[in-house]
Amino acid sequence: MFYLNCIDFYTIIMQNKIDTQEKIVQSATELFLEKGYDRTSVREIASKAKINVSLMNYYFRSKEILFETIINLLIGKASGSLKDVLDSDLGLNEKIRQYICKYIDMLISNPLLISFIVAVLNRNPEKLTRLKVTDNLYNTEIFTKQLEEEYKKGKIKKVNPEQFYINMLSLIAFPFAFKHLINKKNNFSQKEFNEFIKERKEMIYNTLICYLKP
Amino acid sequence: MFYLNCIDFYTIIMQNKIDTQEKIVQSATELFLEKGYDRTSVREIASKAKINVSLMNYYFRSKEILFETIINLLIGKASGSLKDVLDSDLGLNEKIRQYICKYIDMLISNPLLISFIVAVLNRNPEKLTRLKVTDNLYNTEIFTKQLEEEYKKGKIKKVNPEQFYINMLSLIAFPFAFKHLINKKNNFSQKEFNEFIKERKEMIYNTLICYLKP
DNA sequence: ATTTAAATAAAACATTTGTTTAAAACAAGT
DNA sequence: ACTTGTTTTAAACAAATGTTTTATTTAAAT
Repeated sequence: MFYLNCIDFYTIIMQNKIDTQEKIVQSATELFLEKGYDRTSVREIASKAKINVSLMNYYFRSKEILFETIINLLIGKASGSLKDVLDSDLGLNEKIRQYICKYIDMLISNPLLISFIVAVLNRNPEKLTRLKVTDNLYNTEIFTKQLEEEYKKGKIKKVNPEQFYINMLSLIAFPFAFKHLINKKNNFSQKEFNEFIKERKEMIYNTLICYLKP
Repeated sequence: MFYLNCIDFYTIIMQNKIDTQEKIVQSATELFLEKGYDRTSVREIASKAKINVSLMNYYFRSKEILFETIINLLIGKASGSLKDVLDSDLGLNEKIRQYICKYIDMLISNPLLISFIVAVLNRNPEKLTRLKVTDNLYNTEIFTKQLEEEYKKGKIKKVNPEQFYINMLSLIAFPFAFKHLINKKNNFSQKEFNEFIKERKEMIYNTLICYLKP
């Protein structure tokens, strides 16, 4: 097959353009997650992506902008479907169960994400708090209403919804931020850590539901 | 009073020597807590401490060593009395109550500590995990035994002590790592955040105790 | 085939970094 | 008064940083 039709040809060309840009994002994402913004140099990104240093400034205008792009991508990908669960019309118990399960599964797939977010949150709070995508990370409007209505129905104890949501988030997310310490102390391998985390799904659920009982 | 006796004189001299060293630690601690290791330059430390740049290398041999010194100091100060509570012979409920209370009070006094620890933990896990002082931060030997014995006595449900301790730690510490997001979302002032946190003392206690009930 | 615009590369730029060197200031002991 | 050792200062160093400039290659359009 020696002939390429127009579309294939265009695709190949575009492929290259997108490739470099994509490669930059890909490499930079890994490095930012692993080592953070400050310890990652643009030369390191370029080297990992096998491109010239100046291409980073050609596609993204600065390291800072590249970073912001990646923050958005990372949080967007991770948090979208979680928000959906939280805002769904599932019953309270089932919603909590699914939220915990999905959140933990996501964090097992992205074990560095929580520490990354905490780092960004401390380095430049505004950078994260002004993002629309951050809304997915912590917005309890609908969940709050649900908790209040369940209380009115006498199904659960009176509870501060904000506190309750933070409890849920804490129980889910914190172990990932403390991962190294947990692993060191218990001599966990990566695999064992994941097992430890999966064990938590039910425990967290029980802890939360038990507290809600009237 | 024009005369100073030997001891006073010696004190004054020493005071100066200690002062510079102390001033370096003091300034560096604040900066490391606020901005982290990488974004804090030795010139900034020197400028804040009002000393010459090279004095940092004179007293501590490198920025890295100064940093390790400060990590030790920070964690040591903060965690010692907490470990005492956890290892004391208080009854389970009272111990949990006091641990939560003391821990939260400490973190209110050191609101940047958790994020600092998480940052170090990700930057160089070994640096933290090899420190003796880290033991105070996460050692559950005695607490584990207590939980097991209470279970044998039929006082509490069967529970994985490691998981339970992590739950306690998560509920206490995580909100401090997410502080900026919590404040932004709820329009909290610094003061309101502290109120929010104090509210948690009882809630965390109830959450944990409720889960333990047989 | 020539022109035009986009993509890549190499080199240079100006700062900033942690650290070292060499000299000065200082206090104490002889 | 002189020497000794300690503390402080100023200057310099080499390496690394993010970014820009300039030149070259590449592909598409005329």
